[in-house]
Amino acid sequence: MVVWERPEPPSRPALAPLSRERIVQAAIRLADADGLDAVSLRKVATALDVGPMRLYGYIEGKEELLDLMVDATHAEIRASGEGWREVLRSHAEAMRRAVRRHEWLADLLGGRPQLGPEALATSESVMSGLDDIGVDEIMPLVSAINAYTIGAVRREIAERRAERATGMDEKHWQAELGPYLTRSFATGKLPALAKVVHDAVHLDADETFRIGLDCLLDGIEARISR
Amino acid sequence: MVVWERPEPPSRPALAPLSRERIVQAAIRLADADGLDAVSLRKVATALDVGPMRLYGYIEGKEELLDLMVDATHAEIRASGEGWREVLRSHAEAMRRAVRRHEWLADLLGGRPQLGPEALATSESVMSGLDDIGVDEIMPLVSAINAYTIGAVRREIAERRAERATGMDEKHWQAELGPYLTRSFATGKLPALAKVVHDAVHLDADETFRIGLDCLLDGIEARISR
DNA sequence: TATTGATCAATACACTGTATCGCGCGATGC
DNA sequence: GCATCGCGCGATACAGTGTATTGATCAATA
Repeated sequence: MVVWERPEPPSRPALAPLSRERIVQAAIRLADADGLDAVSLRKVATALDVGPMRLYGYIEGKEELLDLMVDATHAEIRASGEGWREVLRSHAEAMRRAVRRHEWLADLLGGRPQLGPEALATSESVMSGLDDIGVDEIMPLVSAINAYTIGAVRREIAERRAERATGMDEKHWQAELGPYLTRSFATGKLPALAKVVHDAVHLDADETFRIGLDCLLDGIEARISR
Repeated sequence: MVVWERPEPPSRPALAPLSRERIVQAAIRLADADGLDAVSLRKVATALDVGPMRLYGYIEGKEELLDLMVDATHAEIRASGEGWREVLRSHAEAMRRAVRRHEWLADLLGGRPQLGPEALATSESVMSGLDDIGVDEIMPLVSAINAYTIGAVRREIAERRAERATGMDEKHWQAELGPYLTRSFATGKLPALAKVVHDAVHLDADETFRIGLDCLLDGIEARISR
């Protein structure tokens, strides 16, 4: 075809200039939609209409991208309220909300030290509400709240994923895992576990989370008012 | 070279027959030595003098291998002692010890529901020591201990890795992260955080873990004796 | 003994993160 | 205004991943 009648390439919408911000947002969108496995430098790049190598001008590697993603979501995690108890509780709940919005966070949180600006701001929002705790006590107690929350949401998300995976084809649960557990219990070697599973009421995720958090906060209260 | 004078292939040492057990042990050795990234089906296979596809006769994919690895290490996690408090504490500490032996566990624990035989046995060892807690309270409280422990060791390992990474070339910390944090604090936007970091005593990992665990156990005590 | 069936190794494929290389374009010096 | 330089960017390349498929080999069976 001659040039004259060959159509020009479809005018791309100006291809907004790249930025760390845009890269991270694209990565987060991918992760929100299809999980962490769906985040590859190539997919992020194509989502931005760009070659993969282009990203290396903004980040040094994939690890850095993941760090940036985590830090970005820390913007959604802020403590609020009056008094140490409300502050710690609101922090834990904000964290849980963020993870429920971005399930992939469960795989990343706690995985490496968070020192980005938003993560620091999150810490500040916690620390600044804890004047009523002795300065030497603050760190271990905040660490405890963080540890509990991260562990709790991790398990929560893990269960949610498992349910989703076997809920789509519920056969799998009913045809394999259910009977497997039944057989395991039938051996009689797990009496205490079987008793709990059968006899105890099954609490939902909200209650389970709240109970553990209340216990931890009560223990903290006992410690700082000692 | 003619067949007659061509040497026979070196008689391999009988090539012990494969088994799920041997595969998992090989994978764990790799992970212990070089981290989870070093565990690829190909590397596991070559460690066993075997082609990669051979493994698929014993496992359905890599995910299953990881599940088996986690379950195998659960054999090292057993609760002991008398009374709910000792049982829960020993469980948490056994878990922590196991993770410190197998750092890669920090990346896997809590990541998906554990229903393998060893994991169930671990649960049984906990549940069977909790007769003094009402059956309906057991699950959420054990979940809380698990959540705290998983979150705590995760952060602990993360810090250890970070220290190791920047300790080998300590320059990086002293040349980049240190000054970066100093500058962050110098902005004056993180007064509470800066105060804690500067003024508070720095506890070691053991103490930090114990304090949080004690708080949680105290809170549990208050709850079940209510 | 011939055929079938299972077993297992090799090949192949799509995909990953990243190093390298060379082109083309924009800014700079005359 | 023009030539040159430098450098950012895109394409290519490579080693590695998990896994589907294929093809051969060998044992058991008809």
